[in-house]
Amino acid sequence: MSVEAFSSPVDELDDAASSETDDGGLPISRVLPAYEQVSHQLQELIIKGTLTVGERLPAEGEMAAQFGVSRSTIREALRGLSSQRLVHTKRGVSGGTFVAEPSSEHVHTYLETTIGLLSGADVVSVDEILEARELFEEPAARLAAIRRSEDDLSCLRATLVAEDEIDPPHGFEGHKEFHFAILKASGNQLLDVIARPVFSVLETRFVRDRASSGFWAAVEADHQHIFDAIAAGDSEASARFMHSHLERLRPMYERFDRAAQMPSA
Amino acid sequence: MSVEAFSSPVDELDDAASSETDDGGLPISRVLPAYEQVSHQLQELIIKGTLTVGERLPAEGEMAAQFGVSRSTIREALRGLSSQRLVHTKRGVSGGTFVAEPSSEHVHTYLETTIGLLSGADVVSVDEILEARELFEEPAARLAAIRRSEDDLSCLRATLVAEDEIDPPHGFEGHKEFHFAILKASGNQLLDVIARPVFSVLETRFVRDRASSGFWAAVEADHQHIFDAIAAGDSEASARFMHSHLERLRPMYERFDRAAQMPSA
DNA sequence: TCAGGCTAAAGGTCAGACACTTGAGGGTCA
DNA sequence: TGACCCTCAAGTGTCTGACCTTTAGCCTGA
Repeated sequence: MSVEAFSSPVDELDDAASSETDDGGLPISRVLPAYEQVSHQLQELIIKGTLTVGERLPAEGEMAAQFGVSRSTIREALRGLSSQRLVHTKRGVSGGTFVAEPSSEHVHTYLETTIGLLSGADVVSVDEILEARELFEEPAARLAAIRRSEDDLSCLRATLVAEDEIDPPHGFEGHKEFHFAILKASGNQLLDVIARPVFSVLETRFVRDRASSGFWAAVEADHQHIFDAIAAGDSEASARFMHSHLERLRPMYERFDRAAQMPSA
Repeated sequence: MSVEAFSSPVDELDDAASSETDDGGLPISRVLPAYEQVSHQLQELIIKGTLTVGERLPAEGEMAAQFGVSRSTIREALRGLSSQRLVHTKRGVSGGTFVAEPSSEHVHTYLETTIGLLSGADVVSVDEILEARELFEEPAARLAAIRRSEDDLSCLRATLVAEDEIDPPHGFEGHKEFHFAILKASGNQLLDVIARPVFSVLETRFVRDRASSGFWAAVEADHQHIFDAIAAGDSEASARFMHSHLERLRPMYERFDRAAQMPSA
């Protein structure tokens, strides 16, 4: 990028100044802080592709001069962008701020946090999360049966636990890994990215290692059925077994949810 | 919260100092910048619920004293949190930094941006997005047929366009509103939150208003069928019509995708 | 040849000052 | 008495300028 890409200075006489109306109708101040304006402009450049992945932004001091603000303001803008994983920063002589490579890992982290908060604030209910999970994982199992590679199969097999070594902690980790492996085997990364955090939220918020080992044994048996169907390439059976597996799990989540809601009992 | 909740000062002699190994095996510096440590600590308090929604954090100056860092460092930490919508800030005498209420609107914005970037960087393909969309919207149509309220129905009806007023811009807006209304009528907010950005990305990246008005007329006819099925409470027909609707749209997205990939032609 | 030190560029941190925003309280005037 | 305005104080927003720390590359000397 030529450095001139963002020489637009910050507000000065902000055109759209004060006294607009919010949806509530109340007049609100519309003069955005400088750091937000800078942040928005940079974000725009990144989203539009003017700044390409891996590209280095000018040094903080240079940007400050170009935007006509102080270095602290630039830094505050960059902190916002970097917490959204749009840029990352390196120190040292070869350092600087670079446009980050989008990664599904970050999306997972963000979604897990956010869905956790939404559920904690009762914006979404456990039932909605459970339902969404079924909506995601059943098709995932169906697709996995059709598309799984040999690699996927061995990953899946590795998450199955022999009956004699079932114990709650292993059961829990195995449970998690098994479901993640299916999502991966579905061959749809977007589905994977979206469904994983939904699963994670359920596990970390409602279960952890609170279930009995008899329960985990039943879970393992379910997994084995699903695995067999996927290995056989039987998509309908995979989806069906996944469905009944999730139905078996549902009461547990709901029980822990109720328990969490009335700690008085 | 008592102000003491986060009196843990920042690193000084960071225990886990330098020379750990990344997954690549290269030694990396593990001394996190102070603003990140502060940010992490605050984030932790918010996620764990120690800081409750709407609660006011201490003034920047106070936090600086408590964490043993400067005010600028605190501000950089807060910028990160506020760009994740975990907190928001108000100026003036009654101002301060407040724990934000989680809102599905923000998730939508974030996901749209991120999925857009993932698709722009070819981390996920159009096919994957299209497939995910089918996976989300078919069940949404099915659920909508079962759960739609009278309110949902009138919202849906409002997005349908009479045949004689079809024109591309209206067609496009109507298209969008129709699909959003179905997601809402599905009664599952999590599904809504997740599926909306998937749809938005497809529209903004690949279509906008580039299709013919004859095309939009066909789209409108599809919408009418889906609407009728939902109004009749016929879940299977709803899903089936949604399926064929999406199949009709698919070649268009794929065409625009190819066109975008070889601008030489 | 290689170890070790020097250097410069860039981000990280700090202290302090001042500007701007906003709610509240008090005072003035019709 | 009531409407309006002024001022004040608390907080965030912004700037300046300095110094620290990290890091890669270069240079020097054994």
